[in-house]
Parts: sequence; structure tokens; C-alpha cells
Amino acid sequence: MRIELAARQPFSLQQVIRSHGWPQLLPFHWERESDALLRVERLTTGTVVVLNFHPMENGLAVEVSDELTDAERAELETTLDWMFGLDMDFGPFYEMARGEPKLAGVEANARGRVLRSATLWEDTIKTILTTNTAWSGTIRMNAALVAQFGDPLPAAPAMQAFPTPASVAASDPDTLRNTTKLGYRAPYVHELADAVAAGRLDLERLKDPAMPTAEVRKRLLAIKGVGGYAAANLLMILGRYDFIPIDSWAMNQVSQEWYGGQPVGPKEVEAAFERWEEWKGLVYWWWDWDQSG
DNA sequence: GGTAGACCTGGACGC
DNA sequence: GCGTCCAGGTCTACC
Repeated sequence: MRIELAARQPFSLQQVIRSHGWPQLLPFHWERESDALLRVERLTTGTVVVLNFHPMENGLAVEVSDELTDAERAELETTLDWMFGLDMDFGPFYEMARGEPKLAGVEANARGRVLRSATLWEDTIKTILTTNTAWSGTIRMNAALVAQFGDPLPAAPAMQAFPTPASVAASDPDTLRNTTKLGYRAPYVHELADAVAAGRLDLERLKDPAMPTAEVRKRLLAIKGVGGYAAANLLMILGRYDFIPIDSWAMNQVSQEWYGGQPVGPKEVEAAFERWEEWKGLVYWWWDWDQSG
């Protein structure tokens, strides 16, 4: 079946796909050359389907591998709306960016949206898996987690959805450590899975735009394995741009851009974007870095 | 509030 | 092939 969804303009599927590294992480399947994007999705009914995304004149078209019930279709449309931020308004960002050469083209290229996973549970786990490791390690750990705990697509069992909190919680930290090679992150991932599965932590509530950013950040930082960088990254995904996800790459970029290659710390990164106030995270994200250094 | 050291893995490197 | 070193954020203990 096919689902067509309109998006607030400007919208570019390609720009959302290329907004960060998430398409390289299962259960996304991405071909860089063609920008073809697939995703294995598990609905709350337990139905597992493949989603095939295509650009459409005013939004997004999604080919679904199987027929769905009305309730499943409604759930999937809500999920897709969230993942691609279809109704997000970046008008204020574009207005502010005018006159800044390093942000030239953000509006013309429809930049602003950051690709999300279906759930904040998935985005939080993936963010934890980006910490203190190379990107290749993130890909490896995430793939192992999906392979070990993800529900399979009936027609092609090798394709699996992202694990549910319950499936990970049913395991134990030693299995996570030894089988999926999460290392010291294993107890963090298990603890989070257990808290979400048991209902002690409602991550999806953090999507509520009425909750103050400071409160969202406080709750994110209370999660073991989520520190300043991870919280800022998740806030970006949630559409809140008050904080910059400062990692070694960020410090290196700021060093090259403004300090002639001299080592800098988080304070210098903060200072570089301070004037952009509540938009600083998005400005940092889409900054046209000087690659010559 | 700031800082040092430990955490875990894979990759690079030298032998 | 083996051993060593290093990079990557967060947590905990300590000052």
C-alpha cells in the first residue's frame, strides 16, 4: 500500500536523509548514491513491515510492504509525521539566517529538519551508542543490537526492526556486553530498556512541546549514559536548539574555523555560537564549515 | 564546581 | 600474529 503525506514547505526528503548519520544505522537501509531509503518498522500490533520512502511534490510518499488495518495505518502516519518533522516550521530560523554567509542556502535547500527514529527510545539508544566510540563502532553495536533483539520481517527474516524496550530488558547486561559488544554501555542500555519497558520512564512524554527545554534536558541527563553531548544531541532531535552537541569533532571544527588550528574546549565552542541564542544548535548543525583548514 | 582516572572496543602502528 | 597505544563521552570519587 502507498501512503502520501504533505509537508510544510520548504521540504526536501534528500535533505532530511542527509541531515546526519542515522540512515546508516539499522533498521534504516540507505543507498548513498541514489538516496534510496528503506526502513523496517514494527507497529505496536507486532506487525513488521518495510517502508520505502520517495520524494513527492509537496511532501513524502511511502510504499508499505503489506496491507495495514485502519488503526495500523493511522499509527504509521503519526510515526512518519514525527520522523520527518512534516509540519515543522523553520521560518524564524531562515529569517535569522539571512545575512550570514555561512548559512547561505539553508532555506533554498530546505535545511533544518533532523531525521528522527520512530521512537525516542530508539534515538536515545542510538545516541548512547555514539558516545566514546568511532562512528564505525556505533554502526557495529547498533547492528548487533538489531540482529540480536529486533523482530524479523516475516518475508525476509534477515531484515529486522529496531528492538523494543521489552525485548532488550528481557536480556541481561552480560549478554548485551558479550553478544552485542556494547562494552561498558551494556548496563546503561539494559537499565534504560528496563525502565521504559516497566513504565518507570516515559520517554515519549519528552516529545511534548509544552514541557520546558530545561526540564526535558534534566530528564535526559538523569538517564545513565546520557551526558552533556548526548542530551544536546537528543534535544536537537526533539526540535530544541538551545544546546550544542559538543564532541571532539565540534571542537576540532571550531578550532579550524576560528582559532587557526589551536586546540579549543567546550567554552570556545559555546562562545562561537552564543549570539544565535535559542537557535545555536541548529546554526552549528548547518554551519558551512571552512574545510580548507 | 572542577578535575582525574576508569570504562570498552576497534583500529593503527611497530616489531 | 602479537602487543601497545590511542580515540571517543560519561560516570564516579575526590578536592
